[in-house]
Amino acid sequence: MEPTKILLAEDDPNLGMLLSQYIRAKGFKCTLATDGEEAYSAFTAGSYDFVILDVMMPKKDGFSVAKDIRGIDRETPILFLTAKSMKDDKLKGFELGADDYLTKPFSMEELLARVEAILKRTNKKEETHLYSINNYLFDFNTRILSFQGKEQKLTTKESELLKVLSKNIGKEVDRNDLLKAVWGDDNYFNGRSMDVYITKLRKYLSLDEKVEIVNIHGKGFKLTLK
Amino acid sequence: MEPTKILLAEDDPNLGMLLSQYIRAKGFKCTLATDGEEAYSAFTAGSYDFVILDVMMPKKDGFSVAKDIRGIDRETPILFLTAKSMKDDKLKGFELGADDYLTKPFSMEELLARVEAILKRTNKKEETHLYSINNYLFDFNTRILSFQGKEQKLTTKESELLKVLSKNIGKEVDRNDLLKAVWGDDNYFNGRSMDVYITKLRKYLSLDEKVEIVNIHGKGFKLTLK
DNA sequence: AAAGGATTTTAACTTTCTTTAACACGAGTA
DNA sequence: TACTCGTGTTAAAGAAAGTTAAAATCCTTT
Repeated sequence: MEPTKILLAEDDPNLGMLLSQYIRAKGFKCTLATDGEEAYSAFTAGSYDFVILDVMMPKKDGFSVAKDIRGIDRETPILFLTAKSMKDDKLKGFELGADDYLTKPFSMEELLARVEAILKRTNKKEETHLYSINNYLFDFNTRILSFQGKEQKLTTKESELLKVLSKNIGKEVDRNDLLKAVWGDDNYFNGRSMDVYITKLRKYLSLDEKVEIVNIHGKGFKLTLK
Repeated sequence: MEPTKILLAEDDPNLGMLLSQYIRAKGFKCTLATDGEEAYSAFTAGSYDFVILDVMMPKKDGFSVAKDIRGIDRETPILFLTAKSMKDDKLKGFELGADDYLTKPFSMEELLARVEAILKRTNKKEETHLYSINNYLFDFNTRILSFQGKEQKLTTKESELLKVLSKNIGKEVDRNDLLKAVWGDDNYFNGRSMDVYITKLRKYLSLDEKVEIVNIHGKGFKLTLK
């Protein structure tokens, strides 16, 4: 996969160089524009995956650059760099489709964290990761399944399987769909492996009488509440 | 439909204003509270569809606000905003009925995506598949047929067949329709298989004198109450 | 690179569910 | 009446899923 291309518009030459080099050091391609007009023409000329705009820039401020970019592109994520002094009324500018903002001063790691968070989210939409299964609570992030204070740490496969089932409480999940979602392949042997995991999940979920994984013979499984 | 009302509690004025305006820009109504006490009184005063709580707030932290809210309302979704430094053990606080949490820093888009995912998930409640057949009660979800406390667990085919018949109590169900509904195909062999299941269902339903599956020769079956 | 532990897969055996087969019977029809 | 067809019933065969333990793989640490 080719590297993500980032367009950075920042008029302060010191900060601009510093940030662009840092971004490059982290494995992205980065183009630096030093004013708003330059930023917009760079955007139209090349194809970028991400845009970082300083709000206050000569010739064309960050908001109007964003507005123009949104005129031709509704997708590419835009992140604003704002001064702390910014007034509320200016914040309304975000309504034109910004994805995030960062208040100066900020650390470079912080900037990168935001960029990566947004990229991650826009590439594949992030899902909620907390599932309530009657009296159980399942946190997909920490992979902890808890019931009245008792915690059970799940393995990767266990939690991926439980996630898909939890998303479909009361609804049948096709056996092959389940296999493709968790194993990526619905062959016979993965199926047997899944059956082993179903047994394990049932054991974990046995503390709550009302929670049950039922099998639909020849079809799939269903997580259901009495 | 009127817009979803969101209560946002965030003590950082910059972030608070920004988020609330972003939320409004996305078509929600949003009230901003700047500390925990204000958040709780706002919640009791108005009727909100969603609550977003910063965990660390002056006067009353997010957890205790959530606890108090849950004291009077078990339904309304709650989402926590947590600091990155927060340890897993602190996450235990979530068992008091949070629907999700988001770790700072996050993008605004991410916040919105979570809110929408939770709303989608909580709005559709599991439909009950409960059928009453005179003194029998049949739960299609759990596949349990009960009669005066006695429970009989049904198999997939048994329960699918009984479901169709239960939906049509007193009405004749055409043999071929029944086959297509349960087996997907009304060939001769499936028909014989169905006859075997009819026998089984009759056995299960024999505890109640008034319940009967009658055959209409050459046509189909009918579940009737005497 | 090897050890040790955790995780996942494979394997073997068991149980449950579904279909098939065989035979019985009674309703509708020639 | 007798004959056929549709259904009733039971048992056995076959297929899917449940369970447990061992083997293989993957990860982390040294």
